[in-house]
Amino acid sequence: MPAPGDAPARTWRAVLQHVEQRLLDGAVGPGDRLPSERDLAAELGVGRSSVREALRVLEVMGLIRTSTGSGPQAGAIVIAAPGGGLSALLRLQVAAHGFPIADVVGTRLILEQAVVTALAAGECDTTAVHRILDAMDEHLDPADFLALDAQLHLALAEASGNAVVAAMMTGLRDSIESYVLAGSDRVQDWQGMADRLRAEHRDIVRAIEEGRAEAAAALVRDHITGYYAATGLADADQTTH
Amino acid sequence: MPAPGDAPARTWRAVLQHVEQRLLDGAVGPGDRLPSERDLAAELGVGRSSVREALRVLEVMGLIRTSTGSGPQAGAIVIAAPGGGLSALLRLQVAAHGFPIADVVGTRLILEQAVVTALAAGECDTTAVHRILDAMDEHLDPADFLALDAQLHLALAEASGNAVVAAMMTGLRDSIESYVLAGSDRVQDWQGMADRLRAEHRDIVRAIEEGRAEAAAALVRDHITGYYAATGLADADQTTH
DNA sequence: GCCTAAACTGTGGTCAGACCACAGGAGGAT
DNA sequence: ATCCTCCTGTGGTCTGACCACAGTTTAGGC
Repeated sequence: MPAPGDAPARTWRAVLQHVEQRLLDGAVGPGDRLPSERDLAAELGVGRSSVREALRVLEVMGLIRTSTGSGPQAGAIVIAAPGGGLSALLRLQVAAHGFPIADVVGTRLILEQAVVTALAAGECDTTAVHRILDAMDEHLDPADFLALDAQLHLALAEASGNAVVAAMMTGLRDSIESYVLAGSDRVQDWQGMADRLRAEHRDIVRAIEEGRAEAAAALVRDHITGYYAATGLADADQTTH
Repeated sequence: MPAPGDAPARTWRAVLQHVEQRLLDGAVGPGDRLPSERDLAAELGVGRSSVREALRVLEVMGLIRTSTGSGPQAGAIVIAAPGGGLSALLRLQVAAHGFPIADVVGTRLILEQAVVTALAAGECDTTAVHRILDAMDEHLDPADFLALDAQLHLALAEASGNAVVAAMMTGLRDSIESYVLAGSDRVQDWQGMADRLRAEHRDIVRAIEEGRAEAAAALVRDHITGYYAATGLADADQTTH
C-alpha cells in the first residue's frame, strides 16, 4: 500500500515512468533518440502536452537534449549529463531556502576532503590540474579567477574517478556561485587573496602528489573555510573531522 | 559571452527564471502560493503550456506542490522539500547509466562516514535513532527491514543537522533501492544477515554515543561495504580513507 | 433564525488543433 | 559534379476547450 498522499494518476508521470522503464531495460541508452513527441503521444494514447511535460523534466535533469529541425541530431536524444540537473536543483533549493548556505558549504567540505584524501592515497593524473594551476597565474579578474578555481576543484573531483561526487561538487559550487562572487567584492586586498589562494592550491596539489592524505585534507579544509570566513559568508564549520 | 551552445530563448525557461527571481527576492517563500497558471501566463505574456512546463520542473525538483480544487490549499504552493527531487534525479541518472552504481555507493560511503564522525564529535539526540533501532528488532520481512534501515541512516543524517547531506543520502539510497532489494534475494541466510546488520547498527550508535569518531567511521564503512559485498553488488571500495 | 443542499467559482489536468522556425534530405537545374 | 530549391519532419509555442475537484456562496426547507 503506497503512502496515503500518493498522487492521483498524473498523465505526465506515466510518460516519465515509461521512458524510465525504457532506460532501465536498456532499450534506449546514451546517444539514442527518443521517439518524436507526437509518436510518443500516440503510442501511449495521451496528449502531446503531457509528453512535453515529461520530456521537460528529463531535460532539466540532464537526461536528454532536445533540438529542433530534422536529421539524426534533431529531436530528443539521451545524454547522461548529471551536472546541469544537480546544479539547477541545488540552486533552486538554495533560492527557496530549502538548503541553508552553510549546509551547502559544509557538504562541499566533506566531499572535497574525501576527494583529496582518495587522490593522495592512490595514483592519479594531475596534468589537467597543473594546467589549470598555471592558467590561474595569469588571470586577475575575480570572476575569471573564481571560474578557474571552480574548474580546478572539479578537475580534482573528476580525477578521483567518482562521477557522482564530481557532479555533486559542481552542483554545490554552482548553487552558491553568486554568493561566492558577491563575497569577492568584500575582499579588500583581492590581489593578496588571489596570491594566497594560488599558494594554497599548490600546497594541496603537492600534498596529494606526495601522498600526504591527512595533510591534504587539512589543507583543503582550511582553504575553503578560510575563503568563506574572509568573505563574510557562513563559517560552515560543521560535519568535518 | 555565454557558451556557444546556449539555448535559444525557450519560453518556459523565462518563466522558470521569473519564479526563481521571486524566490531569491523573498517575494515568495515556503508556504506561499504562486499565482495561478492562467494569471502567470497573462502576467508574463506567454501561453499556459509554457507556464505549466516551468511549474512541472519546479514540482519534480521538490520546490512546489500542486493541488486541484479551490481554497487556500489549492494551486501551486512553495514547499522546499529537497528529498524527492534529488531522489528522482539520481534514480534517473542511474537508470540512464550516467551514474555507475559503484559511484553512488562510494558517495554514500563518504557521506555516511562524515555523518557519524560529526555525530561522535559533538552532542546529538539519538532518541529517534533508538526508536528505529528497536523497531527493527520486530520486523523480519526484507522489504520492511530495508525500509527501516533507510530510515535509520536518514535519521542519523538528520541528526547531524546538515539538510543537504540528509537529502543527498536519501536520494542516493532511493536511487539504488531496487538494486538493494534485489540483492536481498541473493542472501542465503536472511535471518543471519538481519541479525548481523542489527548488531552493526547498535555498534555504530554506541560508538557515536561514546564519542569514538574513528571507530564509528570504520564501523559504518564495514557495515555498508559488507552488505554490498554479501549481496553481490559493486564492492564500491574507492574514495574512502 | 438555523441548518442543509444545491449552485457557483476558480483551480490544476488534459486534450486537440493550429502555426512557426528550424535543419536536414530529395530532387531538379545548371 | 555542383548548387539551389522545395519538401518533410522536428521541437516550440499559443489558443481554446473540457473535465474533476474543492472550497465558497447561495437558495431552500425546517
